[in-house]
Amino acid sequence: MGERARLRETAAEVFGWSLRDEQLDAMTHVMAGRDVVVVLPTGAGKSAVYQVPGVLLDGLVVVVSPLIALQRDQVAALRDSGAPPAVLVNSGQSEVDNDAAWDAVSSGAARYLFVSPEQLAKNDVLERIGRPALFVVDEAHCVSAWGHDFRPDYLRLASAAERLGRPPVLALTATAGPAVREDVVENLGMRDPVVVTLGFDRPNLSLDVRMHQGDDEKRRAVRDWVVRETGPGLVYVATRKDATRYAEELRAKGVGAEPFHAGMKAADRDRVQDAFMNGRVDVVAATSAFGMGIDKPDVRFVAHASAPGSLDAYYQEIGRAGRDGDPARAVLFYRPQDLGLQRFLQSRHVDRDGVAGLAAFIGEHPGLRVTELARESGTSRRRIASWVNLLEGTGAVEVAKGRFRLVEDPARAADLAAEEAERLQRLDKSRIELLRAYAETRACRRQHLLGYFGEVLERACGNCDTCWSGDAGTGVSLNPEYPAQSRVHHAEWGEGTVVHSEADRITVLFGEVGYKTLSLEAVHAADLLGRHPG
DNA sequence: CGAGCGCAGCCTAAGCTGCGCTCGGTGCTTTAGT
Repeated sequence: MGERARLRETAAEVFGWSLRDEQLDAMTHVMAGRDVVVVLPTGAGKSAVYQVPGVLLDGLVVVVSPLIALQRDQVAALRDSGAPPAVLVNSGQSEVDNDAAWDAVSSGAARYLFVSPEQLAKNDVLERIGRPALFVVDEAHCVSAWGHDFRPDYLRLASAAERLGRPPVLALTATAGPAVREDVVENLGMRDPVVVTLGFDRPNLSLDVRMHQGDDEKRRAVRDWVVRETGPGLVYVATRKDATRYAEELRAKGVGAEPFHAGMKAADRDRVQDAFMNGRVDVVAATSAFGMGIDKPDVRFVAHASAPGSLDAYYQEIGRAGRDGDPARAVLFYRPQDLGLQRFLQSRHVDRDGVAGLAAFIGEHPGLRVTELARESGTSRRRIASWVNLLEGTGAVEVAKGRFRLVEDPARAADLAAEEAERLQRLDKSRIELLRAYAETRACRRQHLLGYFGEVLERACGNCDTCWSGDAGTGVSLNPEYPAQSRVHHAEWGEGTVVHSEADRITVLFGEVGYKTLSLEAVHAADLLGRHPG
């Protein structure tokens, strides 16, 4: 029996599924031992890509997942199917349960193990896992979104996979434009990965941006709009305080609204989420804490009362509307001043002395691991992990089997790390500018958004505000001279990839300086850009 | 970076303006103290 037929039969017999071509393609590559990146929308069956091979592979499937709640959902789903046993190990579980899970792993009874990236930072965890058959990173955009600061252990996963005998790596996500995808591939140390993806376009989702000047005026507009809209819907806000405030104000106007943010008690969060899922709450006013793992088909609108920090985040959040394919609305209530908060939230405060001290310490004590470095230097593990990530990213520090070695002069290493931090900061800033470009463009919003994700929409979409108003015209965002995804060279900024092109301007992602928008007039006048073949 | 708050200053009294200060998002893990 061929591999495809075997996978198809297993999917049908064990899970009762009939697979779509993309799933089958990805699984075939997984079975052949290739590294694979899968970008499929929520609900398209991403999890199947490891679940089905897990039945057939000879060995454990390790699944790295960012939230314990998601891990529990996955384990429950596997237990409900005819799949072999799945277990999870984490700090929220009793010692007895963790021990039982490890017993199941070592006896070979468990075939799927779910863990957070933080678990894989621990020596004994890696030793107990041994030599798995497959290493899966679910919600892999977290590597790029969180690894650089918030959860530095995401950037240590490549090292963890090495220590597990470097099994094939499978990265799964719903949203990843070319830039995020490259970041994920590089930081997971993926080797010549196969990329399996479906188109990003969601034609049933209308796109709309409302420009506002004053804060009060914008708040009023958001409230009035939500009150008239039919739910279920989400209102994304930038602060916890606003989540509470909007929920209260909407309730005062008769909308069944509840807040959701990470500062709430776990029980309250669960209650709000369940109520929204079951239709007892119509609108949730939430920070970015709400959404991962939410798969509610009939969400009719996603309103942004404040701008998010990137187009990736924006697309992820509006992608929670209209999954049933019926018309749904995404509206961004935009004030340029709101970007200030995002600028603050994304600012990287690198402790230069701290990094220099760590570099010197690694120089004097080669061969230590992250946990040991943290203990010996008396600095928090998270800090050490993020500093080590910076140093490793510059090549000033090398890692083998989780042990670090300095290959530069300590002072030079600190300089390199500071430069790297500045480079990352420029990238963050430019991401915010790209969100501004989306909000302020007069061209078709969908062409703009899809262009950012590396897709070319031939004609203006007809389902966004610029199309409705007639500003978009037709075909304005196609520029034959510099099509999206073409490689260019700039004398000052180096190599770049065109992410978006309009009639009179193009936006380019440069590795060193981030996103830049250039007017074609200036490009031509000063002969700024050289094009690259291929 | 910008919003919101408290407070001083105004200059003849009740409320406005301007200054300086603080705060702002995502989760896992582990540990000290009930």
